[in-house]
Amino acid sequence: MHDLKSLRLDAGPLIQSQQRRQGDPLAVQQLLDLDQEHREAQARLDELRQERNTASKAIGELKKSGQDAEPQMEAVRELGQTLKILEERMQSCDEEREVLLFGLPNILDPSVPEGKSEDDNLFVRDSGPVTELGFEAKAHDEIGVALDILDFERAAKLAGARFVVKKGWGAKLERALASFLLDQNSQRGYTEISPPLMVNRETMTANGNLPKFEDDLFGVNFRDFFLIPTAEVPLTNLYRGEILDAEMLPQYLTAYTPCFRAEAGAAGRDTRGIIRLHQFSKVELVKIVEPENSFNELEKMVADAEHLLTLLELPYRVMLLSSGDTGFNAAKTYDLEVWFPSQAKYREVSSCSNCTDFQARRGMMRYKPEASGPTVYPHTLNGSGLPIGRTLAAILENYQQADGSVRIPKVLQAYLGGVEIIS
RNA sequence: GGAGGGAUGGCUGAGUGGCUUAAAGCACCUCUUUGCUAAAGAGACGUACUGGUUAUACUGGUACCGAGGGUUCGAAUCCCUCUCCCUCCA
Repeated sequence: MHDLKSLRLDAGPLIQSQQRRQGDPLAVQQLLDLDQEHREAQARLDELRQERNTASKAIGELKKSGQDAEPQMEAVRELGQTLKILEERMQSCDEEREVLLFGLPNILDPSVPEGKSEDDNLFVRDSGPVTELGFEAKAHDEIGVALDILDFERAAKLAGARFVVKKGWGAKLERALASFLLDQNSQRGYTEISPPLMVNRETMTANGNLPKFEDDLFGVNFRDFFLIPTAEVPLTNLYRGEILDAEMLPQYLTAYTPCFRAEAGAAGRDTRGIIRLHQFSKVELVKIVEPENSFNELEKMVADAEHLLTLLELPYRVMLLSSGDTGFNAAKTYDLEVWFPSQAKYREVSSCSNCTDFQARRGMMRYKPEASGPTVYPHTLNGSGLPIGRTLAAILENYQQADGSVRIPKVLQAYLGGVEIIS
């Protein structure tokens, strides 16, 4: 969310950012117009309320001295009617403004490269040469089915398309990966959190998923709950509505959770395998930091995620997302992409984003840099560290052998009772 | 499943229709005084929006006492619905 006060003063940065994102540049002007209207209505409303308050006080005085106040009361009664109408109009104006305001994406950082899509993302660095198998690479789902560790047909029976059953070593690998990733993240200073997997509307709104992206979420009929699409949601909301002491920053948080995504706009994409499912597990990284450190913290978060891929010995590259490909909440995003031999391409495994004060403002999360000073919005960052499903797929593909068996990355062997190969 | 109690500022907690943005205490901040790991005294001290001025300071106004509605000239206070917490019973 944006600060309306500074927007009024200078909407330039947001308008430019909107253009760079290929977004609707008119929305900003619409918002400003509506805000103007809103403020004028608010001023009128405040005036009338003041009138009512003073009149009511006077009535109280009259009554205390035992005088008749009926004429005055009648007048205020009428005022009340006018107020009611005005209040209703205010409310709809308010709602309209909120929808616009909450629907505008974050302002891009100047360092974000110009571009329309992912094709314009900027190469930053890679881990070196990609895997040379020496035989024709099989796709991860083919390997998984052959080893009887992935079962798509029975998953379809249980739930439908875009689900998977993991079995035997497949299930164990998932558990091993989760433990490994959490242990590593803990060592690098992140506090492990096990949050609710369902959250309410306020939480989803503060995070940025609502009101704009409701179609991407799974709702829960029982109440106005939503299944989390990522642990980023509960983690960035942990301190929502609070004013934190400066000593509480920075917060480094990590959580292992299932994630649920409707994938509404992804029809036909990645229909095979476990790259894009309605349900997948992920270990997430979230940071809540002081504003002046946030871009430096982003670089450190990328390094934390890279460290995991390095330990797993998976070839990867780091890309800086272009303006057109940077997500709604983010001011700047790095993608980590892992090599998939069967596709002969790098595929995204981790998006590390600096969301600046965008989410903190939506959730009214603040802190006091100095005990007697003003309150300030901290910056939030998030990144995967790492997604279990895609990492598992990458392991199957990069560690596959000609005979169909799959070697286990060294760092995971201890988590799997010392097993080195599954066949 | 049944019965009851509760939700107030950073924290504890008073407040059943106007004198309440809200007592008191603690914490934090400033100042004063004495000074050995600190004590005493004084003062200031909520958030958001908005006007006086572009910003800070100051100051006017409005809203906010779990959330949303209602009653009333006037609501933290009365009524209704919901959420959450606690106690007891099953």
